[in-house]
Amino acid sequence: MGEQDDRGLTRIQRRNRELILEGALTVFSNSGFRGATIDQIAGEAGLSKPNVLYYFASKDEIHKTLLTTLLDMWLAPLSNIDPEGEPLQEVLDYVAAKLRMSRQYPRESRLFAYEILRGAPHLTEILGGRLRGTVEDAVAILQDWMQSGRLRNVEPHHLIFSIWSMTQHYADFEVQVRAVLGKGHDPFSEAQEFLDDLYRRLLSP
Amino acid sequence: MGEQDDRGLTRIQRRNRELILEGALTVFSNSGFRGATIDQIAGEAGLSKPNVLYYFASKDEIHKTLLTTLLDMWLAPLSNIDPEGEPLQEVLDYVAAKLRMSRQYPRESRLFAYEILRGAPHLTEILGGRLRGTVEDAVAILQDWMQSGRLRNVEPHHLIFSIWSMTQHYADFEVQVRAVLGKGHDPFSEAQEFLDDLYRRLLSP
DNA sequence: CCAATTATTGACCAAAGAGTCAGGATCAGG
DNA sequence: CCTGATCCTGACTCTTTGGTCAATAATTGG
Repeated sequence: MGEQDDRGLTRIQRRNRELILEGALTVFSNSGFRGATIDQIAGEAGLSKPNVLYYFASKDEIHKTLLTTLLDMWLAPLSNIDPEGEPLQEVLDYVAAKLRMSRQYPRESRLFAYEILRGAPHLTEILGGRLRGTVEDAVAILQDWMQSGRLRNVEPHHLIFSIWSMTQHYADFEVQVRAVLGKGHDPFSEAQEFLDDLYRRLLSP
Repeated sequence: MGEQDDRGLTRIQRRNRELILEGALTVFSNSGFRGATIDQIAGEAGLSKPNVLYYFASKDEIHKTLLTTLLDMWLAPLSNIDPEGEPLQEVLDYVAAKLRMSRQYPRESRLFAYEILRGAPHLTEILGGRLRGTVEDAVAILQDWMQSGRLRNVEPHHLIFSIWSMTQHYADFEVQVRAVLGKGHDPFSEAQEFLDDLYRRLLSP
């Protein structure tokens, strides 16, 4: 996980804050904010409850720290779309990157899913601010590609929503996906194939 | 909402159970199971907490009743796919129906989203049972259409997942969608257009 | 090796929240 | 208008849980 403002933190502080955030990610992503208890987080981190509260003032602060710390990493792929790249391939790469993240970081996906479901009390400024900005940048690139006829014309915001929803679906609703598919399936690699085909069809000019 | 086993219930019982379930739907869909309190539900229903517990033995029972009561309604559109219909149109109708439900019943959508995120403790049997069965029926129809060349060949399970995820996204993550789009948008009608185009492209033989 | 700082914890506290219950209010049928 | 059944609630209990704190243990730098 990506803490880097180690300014003035002791070795122990760095290690324990990391342990706590790591444990909290597991607990919050399983139970949501209200469902999680500091005791569970402490247990997951291998620390005592008062010790957890020695490093973070409150449950809320742990949660907020997690969200803001992870948001950059979560949004990174969207900023990686290269305006100079081959349009279709850039989009397909983005889709693949998002799907890989759902497979590799399902806890992060669920953490954000819970938060947004709740109405995103800890993210409201960010949603209308940084997130929106990042999306607009990507939208501008997409629009440019579409206007120059190198990508088929579709509404770019909803294109992005579709990518988010379909890729994250495999992390957030994994229980359902697996239950419906039954055994002997690899949801993620099947999804990769499906999505590649889908966006190729949708976006080929 | 759809309670129908009114057998032997007095008028008052019917009315109050309905009030409670209605209030509980609002509260659970906003806060999730753990975040919801019986007091909030009582408040929403205009009843006292003990009175709520006079009609339902526990918070858990309210929740379980809600889920099982609403599941049928939620799944209905999938069973409405007509094997005799025009394949592409049938799928497009299903997509439209699901999107309409997201717009009209966002609370239901979020209720299920929360439950599945949690790992679906109240739905496990159903997921692998009734839901899976319903999906398999639809899959069979789709496969038939695809084999006879009336619909383009894609993996039908993932086709269904894609419909679920994209349509429910607009209900479950509405905060995010609105924040990203900004004012002056009608997410749902834009989505309708986008999805119609998408599935037409994907599935036209 | 010795302070001073940092880290840790057992034992608390207070609030919230699920669920109970005895008794009072209301209502429906006669 | 009476009575038994249904309905409702104030006041309660018990558990969980977020958070505090004083005392103890480790660590670190001089």
